[in-house]
Amino acid sequence: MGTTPGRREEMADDTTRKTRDADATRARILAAAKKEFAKSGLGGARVDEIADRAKANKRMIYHYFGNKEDLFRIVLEEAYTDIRTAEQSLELEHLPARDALEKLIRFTWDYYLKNPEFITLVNSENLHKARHLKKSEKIDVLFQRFVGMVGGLLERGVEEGVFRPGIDPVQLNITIAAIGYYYLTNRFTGSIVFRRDLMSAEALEERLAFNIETIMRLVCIEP
Amino acid sequence: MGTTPGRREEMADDTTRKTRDADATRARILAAAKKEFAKSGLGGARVDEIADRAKANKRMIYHYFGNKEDLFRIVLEEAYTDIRTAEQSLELEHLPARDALEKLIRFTWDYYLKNPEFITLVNSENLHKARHLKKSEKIDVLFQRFVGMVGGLLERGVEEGVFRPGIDPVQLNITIAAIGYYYLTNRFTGSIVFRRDLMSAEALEERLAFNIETIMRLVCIEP
DNA sequence: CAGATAACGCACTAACTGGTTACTTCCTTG
DNA sequence: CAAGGAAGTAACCAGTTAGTGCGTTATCTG
Repeated sequence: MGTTPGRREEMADDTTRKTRDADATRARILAAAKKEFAKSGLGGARVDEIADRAKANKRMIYHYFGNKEDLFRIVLEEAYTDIRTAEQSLELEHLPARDALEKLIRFTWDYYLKNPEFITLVNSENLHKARHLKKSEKIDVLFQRFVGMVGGLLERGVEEGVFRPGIDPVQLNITIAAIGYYYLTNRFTGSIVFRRDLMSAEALEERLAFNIETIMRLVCIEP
Repeated sequence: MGTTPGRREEMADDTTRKTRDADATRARILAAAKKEFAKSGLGGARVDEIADRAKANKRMIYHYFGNKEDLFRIVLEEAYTDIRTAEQSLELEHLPARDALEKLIRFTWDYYLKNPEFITLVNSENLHKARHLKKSEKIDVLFQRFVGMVGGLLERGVEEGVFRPGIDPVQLNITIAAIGYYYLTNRFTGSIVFRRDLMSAEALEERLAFNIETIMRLVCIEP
């Protein structure tokens, strides 16, 4: 989107950023918005705060994105595109079904762990009954391909004789996401009510192992 | 909490509510706050809206609860107390371990389904890094008992020869909650990206069955 | 019935918030 | 190099928001 013809300096240091650069400003706003929305939700996020974080003038936000809600929608679309793109580069097709499934579980977990904003954005969108996602088109294709991939993986596993037949790929997808997502999104209340640090290195490792076991027992014939 | 001595009318119709009743007003505010916080989150919730919903003067909110954040904390404490209390009345001790486990899974699912505010409140609290729950004392006991219950159930199942040994009750708790909670909290975005109505009667039934299968395969020796 | 106490309501404010107006500065292109 | 358009800015606005000061009215107690 928006490729401004010429650009000159690439100072590697943004203290000396004085030249005008529409793309860069737009990108900084988007990154700042992602952080702010993730931190405070759509309702709690402040447009002024986004402008400050982005080191851009507030007017620029309205110039590039129209309004707060549209900005949120675009941030959300970007987040979904990111995770699905990363997923595609896993190339699970070239692995034995069991290994591919485990790789998918690990990937999902690692992605949530390294991109905590993703979870918060999705939560915020669901609080608003997905009214922004409804307006988005580009999402559809992304997910069709994803469900297809997991469906193919399941079929392949059945052919290989290692997976149980008849498992719904959508239910499996949801479950793989759920056991990681829930643990991480509720890590704050969880750490209090269960009286243990859910985010220590050991705890995280333990949880990932538990998740793999959960899914393997669900899907495989011989766990 | 504040038992006002005498009360007179119990008109069953609140159009003619003119008499003063501190407890009733307090309760109405609390109920209204629960709805509003659940609907819009802590940041998005409006104190004026809560007052309107409760048919109480805004001044009363500050009189009884101090400020918005404290009100939120009390709403949250109430929500946690509710679910854990309901859980205790399940009396799982009197059932064979397998049946007890299935009953717990069903209960968790049904509770989330019938009390969607619970999920939204917990999400909101986690967005704020559980800073309200940290201030709360009464929560601790509640959960200790709960984890103990599931731990006991697991031990019993091992003795009965139906459960695998060595399962961490906390991980199991989290997993049982996760597979229901995630599905329901993300039902809006989920219905879009998976192109199916996740909330239809059949879909809900199917999901519950899938969840039971998931946990049984995880815990039982012979699924 | 008198006086105290607590419930309740109105009207206000200081700070904030999303969004805009009107303007300046820079860069590209004919 | 002139000029037009795009990038960028500061000050501002109208509506909103959490929180209060203070007066009124009902209810309980002695």
